Amino acid sequence: MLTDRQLLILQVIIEDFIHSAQPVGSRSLSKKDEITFSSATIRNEMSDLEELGFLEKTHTSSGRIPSEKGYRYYVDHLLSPQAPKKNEMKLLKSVFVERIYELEKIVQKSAKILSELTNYTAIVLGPKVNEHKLKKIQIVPLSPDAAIAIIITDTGHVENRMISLPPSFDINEIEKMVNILNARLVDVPLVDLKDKIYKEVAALLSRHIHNYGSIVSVLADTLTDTKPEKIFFGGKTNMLRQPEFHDIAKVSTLLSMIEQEQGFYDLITQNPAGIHVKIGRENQNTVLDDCSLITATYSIGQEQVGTLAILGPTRMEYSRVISLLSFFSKDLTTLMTKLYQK
Amino acid sequence: MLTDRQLLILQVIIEDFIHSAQPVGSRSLSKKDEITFSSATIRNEMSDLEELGFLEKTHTSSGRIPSEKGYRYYVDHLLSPQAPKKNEMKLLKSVFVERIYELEKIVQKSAKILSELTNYTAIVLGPKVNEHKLKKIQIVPLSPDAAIAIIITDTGHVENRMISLPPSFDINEIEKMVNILNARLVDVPLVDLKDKIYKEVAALLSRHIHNYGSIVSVLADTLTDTKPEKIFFGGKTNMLRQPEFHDIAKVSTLLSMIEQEQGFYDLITQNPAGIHVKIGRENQNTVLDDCSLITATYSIGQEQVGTLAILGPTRMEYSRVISLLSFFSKDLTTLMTKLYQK
DNA sequence: TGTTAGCACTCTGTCTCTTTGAGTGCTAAT
DNA sequence: ATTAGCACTCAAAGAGACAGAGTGCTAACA
Repeated sequence: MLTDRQLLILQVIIEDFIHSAQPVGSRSLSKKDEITFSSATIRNEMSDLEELGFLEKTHTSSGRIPSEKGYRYYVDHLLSPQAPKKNEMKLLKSVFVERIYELEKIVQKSAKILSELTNYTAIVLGPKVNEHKLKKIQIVPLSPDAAIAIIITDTGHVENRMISLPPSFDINEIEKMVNILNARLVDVPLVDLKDKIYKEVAALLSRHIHNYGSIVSVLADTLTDTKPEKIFFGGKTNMLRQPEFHDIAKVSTLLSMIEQEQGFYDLITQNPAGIHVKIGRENQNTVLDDCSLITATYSIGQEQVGTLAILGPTRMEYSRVISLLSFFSKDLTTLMTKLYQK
Repeated sequence: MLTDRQLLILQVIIEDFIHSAQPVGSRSLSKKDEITFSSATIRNEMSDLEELGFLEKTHTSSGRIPSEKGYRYYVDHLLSPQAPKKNEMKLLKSVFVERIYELEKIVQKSAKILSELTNYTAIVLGPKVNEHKLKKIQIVPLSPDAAIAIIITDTGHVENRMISLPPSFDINEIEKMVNILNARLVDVPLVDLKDKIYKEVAALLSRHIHNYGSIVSVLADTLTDTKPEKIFFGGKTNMLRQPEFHDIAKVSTLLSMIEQEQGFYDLITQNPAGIHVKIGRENQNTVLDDCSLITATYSIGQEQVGTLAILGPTRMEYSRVISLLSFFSKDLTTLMTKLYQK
C-alpha cells in the first residue's frame, strides 16, 4: 500500500529521529545521500504519511516525528538487522567466561551488561525453579518451636525457609522425618512436592512420626510456597539520560514503577517465546506511554524458562536492541541447556 | 557566644526553610508568633549571623538560607527532640509484628518503612554474620567436580557456596568429611572457621580422607570468604520529590550512586555507635554535597551489629528523622537481642 | 544604647513584544 | 509527476518593563 519512496522516507525519518531526538524537516532530509528528490516532494510525501497515521507533528509548522503506528510499521517491516559489533559480542560473552554455576549470578550479570550496552534499563527474569528437581532436603532445628528447612535442587539452587514447629512436636523426630522425606522426594520436581507429600509421604510419616498430622501440613505449605522467578534490573536510572525524560514529573512516576520492580513481573512473563516489541501505549500502562519494551525469551532445551527485556523510550534503537537480545538470548539458551539439560 | 535572640532567629529560620525550601526574609519572620521584635531588628541580627557564617544569601537582595555551619549548629545545639506520633510508632512497630525469624527480612522491611515514613532514602546495613556461630555444615555433590556447601548459623542464617572439587577427589568421602567438620566446627564463630580448619581439622582429615590436602584449602577458602553485610535500600527515588533536586543533571549522578549501592557501604560502616549526622560536604563526596546522612547503629546485646541510615537533602527534617531513628534503633536492638542473644 | 520606621536600592521572576530560523502548505511553472 | 518559490506559522530566544520580596543604611525614638 505504501510506495517504495514512502517507505524510504519513513525509514529515514525514523532512524534520524532515533538518533537526534529532534523533529525531522523536509530540507534536512533532502540533504541525505539516500534521498534524491527535492524537499517539496518530501513535503508532499510526508503529508501523505501523516494522513495515513505514520507520522506526527509537534506543532503546525514543525518537522515530523514518528507516531506509534510509524514505529510499529518500522519494527515490523523496515528493520535492518545488524550484527552486534566485535566489542559488544565480547562484552556479552563475558557473562559466561567465569565458570559460574549459580543461575542467579549469571542472570544478574546479564541484566547489568545489557543495560550498559544499550544505555537503557534491562530487566531479566530468572529461570523458573518450579521445574527443578529436589536434590536434597534438610531440616535444622534452631529452637524448640522453629527450624529451618533447606531445599537443594539439582541445578544447584538453594532455598531456605523458616518453619514453625507445632508445639507438641518432638524435635528428636526430625532426623527420622528428613530421612523419609529424602527417600521419597528426591528427584521430584518442586511443583509436584505438595501433591506427593500428601499422597505418598503423609501415610508413611503417620507410621513413624508422632503427631504427624500437624507437621505434614506445615511442611507441605512451607516447602511448596515456591517463590516466583526472581526479577533482576540493570541501569534503573538510565532513563534519566534520555532527553524526552528531562522533565522530573514524568520521570518520577516511571522510576517509582521501576523501583517497585514487581510491576514489571506481569508485563514480562506474559510473553510467548521469541522476541516481542511493545511500543508506547501497546504496553497498556499510562506510565509506559512513552516507553517501548522489547522482550526475548530464553530456554533450557525446548522449555522456555525466562525472559530478557529492555525498557527504553519509544524513540529506541530498535534494530540494535533487537539484534543484541536475539544474539544474547540464543547464547544464554545454549549455555543453560548445556549446564542444566537432563 | 550567640545571644538568645540570635539563637531564636537561627532556629526559626532553619525550621522555616526546612519546610518551605524558600529563602526566609525578615518581614515574614517578624510575623511569626515566636518573634516579638521588628523586621529591621531581624535584618541586623541576620546580617550578624551571616557574618558569623551561619546563614547565606542566594543573591544580594534575597532572604537567608542556612549554611552548612548553620545546620551543624542547629543539629548540635538547637534541636528539639520530638517523640514520634502514634501512627508513626505503629508503623515502625509493624516491622516486628509478623513473627519473622529471618534477619534479612526484618532489615529489608525496616528500610522500606523508614523510607515511607520520612520520604527520604533509607539505607540499612544488615547485621554482620561473622560473629554468628556455625550450627551445621552440609555439602551436597552436584556433579563429579562440583558440590554445594551450605552453612547454617545459630541465627537461622543460611549461606551457600559452590565449591569446585579437586579432580582426584572421591565423592564418596564427602559424607565422612562432613561428619568430621560438623563434629569439630559446630559453635565456632564464622570468623574463626579458617583458623580452626587449618589448626585442628586438617590433621583429623588427613587421617581419614584421601587426598585431603587439596580439599582442605578449597574448603577453608570457600567457607571463609564470608560475604560482607548486606545493604538494603528503601525509597531510592524519593530524592526526586525534593524541590532542590528538580534539576535532572544534579539528581542523575546522585541516583546513579544510589543505584550502585556499594558506594554507601563505606560511608555507613565507618560510624561508631550512636546517632551521627553528616551534613553536606562533611560527607567528603561531591555527589553528596547537597545531602545529609543520618546514621544510627543497632546492636545485639552490647555488640554493635548494623546501621540504619537516612539520606536526604541538607534541608532535612533533622529533628523528626533523628527521633525516628533513635526510637527505631532502640526497638531493633531490643528485638534482636531477645532473638539472638546467647 | 538598643530598637525601629522609612526609604533607596537590588535582584528575581514574569509578562509582553520582537526577531529569527526552521519548517510547512500551496500554487504555478517545468 | 516534480520542483521552485513564496506566504504563512510556530517555537525559541532575547530585550525591556514591571511587580514583589528582600536588603542595608540612616535617622529618629524610648
